[in-house]
Amino acid sequence: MGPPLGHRERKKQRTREAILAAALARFDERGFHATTIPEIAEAAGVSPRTVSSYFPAKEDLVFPETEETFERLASRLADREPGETAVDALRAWIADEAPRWDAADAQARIQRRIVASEETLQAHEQHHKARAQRMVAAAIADDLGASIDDLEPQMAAAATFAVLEVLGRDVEEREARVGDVACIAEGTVDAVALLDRALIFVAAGVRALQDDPPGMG
Amino acid sequence: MGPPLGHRERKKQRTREAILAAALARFDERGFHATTIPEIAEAAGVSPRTVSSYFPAKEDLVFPETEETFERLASRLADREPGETAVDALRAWIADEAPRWDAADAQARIQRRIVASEETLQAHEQHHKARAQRMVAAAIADDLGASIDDLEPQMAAAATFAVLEVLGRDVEEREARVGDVACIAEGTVDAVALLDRALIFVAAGVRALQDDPPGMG
DNA sequence: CACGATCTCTGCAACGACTGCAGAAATGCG
DNA sequence: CGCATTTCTGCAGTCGTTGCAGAGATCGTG
Repeated sequence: MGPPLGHRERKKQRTREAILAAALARFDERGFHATTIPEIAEAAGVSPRTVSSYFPAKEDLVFPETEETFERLASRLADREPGETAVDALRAWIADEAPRWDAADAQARIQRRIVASEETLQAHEQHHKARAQRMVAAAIADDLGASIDDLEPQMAAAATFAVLEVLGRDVEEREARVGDVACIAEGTVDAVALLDRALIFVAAGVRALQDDPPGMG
Repeated sequence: MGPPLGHRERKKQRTREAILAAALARFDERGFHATTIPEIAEAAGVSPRTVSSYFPAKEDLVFPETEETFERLASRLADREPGETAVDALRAWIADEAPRWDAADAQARIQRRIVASEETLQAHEQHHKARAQRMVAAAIADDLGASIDDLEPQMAAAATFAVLEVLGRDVEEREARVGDVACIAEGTVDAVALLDRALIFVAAGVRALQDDPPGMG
């Protein structure tokens, strides 16, 4: 399936992960801002220039696979069959991605902690979320036969993403509260169930708006 | 009402506005990233060090009164009387702020154009919006007697803010489409009316969620 | 294995944003 | 006018980021 992994590709992957591991460790220990690129480079055994080459921006070290994640969402939305709604695609995507957000994943836990500690990173994350939200809004607009600029798809997408916000915070809190990994895994919320609950909200809202068209004046 | 404006304060205000005007002009002409602090300083007739002193971060030149705007929202939410809901306070705030967002304001138009042209600035704006949204969610949670971590206030706030998104885009589009200021002013959407429409969505959604409590398992 | 072709890593130099500091300049007050 | 306070400025330094060119590693091939 995958491309033939030569010695070269393998080494690149190892280097990338070494840089990432070194960066996350320092970020978690000393903070994002207080950690310098040369520090990370030394810890990873490469030159500073190489770090900047692998990760064009320092923030990319905190969101290493955001791009791929959103590309998966875009694919799901684009490749859905005629009968499949945008929400179906979103549900499938969430079901696929949920394991990655699991609090039991140490990497993910550290990342959430780092993001929570720096305004810059929160801004970055908000931007990523907004991008995904726009994609979903466009797909919902398509389902509804509406324009992307209409109120319904915008609010539906916004409300839907609010649930992901809650989901993320939930994971964070549970992580902060307990240290026992087993306990964490046991209490993990069902992301899809939460999404379905969000959709009750969205469906009712959209229906109400459609039953009560805007007054003319 | 205000503090006694001496010669000193007055001059500071003038300097601040000179820097801001110079910055906005260059940003609009050459782009945010391509414009350097020294350029702005020279155009404003001050030293680069002074620019950094007035505006600690370059982005602050694009969002000069965001802080005050959100403080006004926070005040409205905090100071509401027992009978006044969070939504009432939000409506009052929007009614107050709407003139500032009017497309007829050249300053606001330029700002929106600049923000639209740079990812960094969009990220910043998203972060600001997210902060405001959290404030509103907390106030709505208070109204509902719910926790800030519950689903309902989160989604209500998210859906409510989606309408502001639409509002902003609407202003942007109208600005792009026509150049005639009179035409713009005439077509300005009624922000409060749009908010009330959003609240139809939110109210129906919240009601649906309350009528259909989460299943236990 | 050897060898050229290709790709990667590295050091260098430069630019721009940002900051702390100390002296110069301006302002307010008696 | 003379003094205290505030503001502005230039300087030096750190850090992130980028372009470039040469050193080094890897690859495919003979």
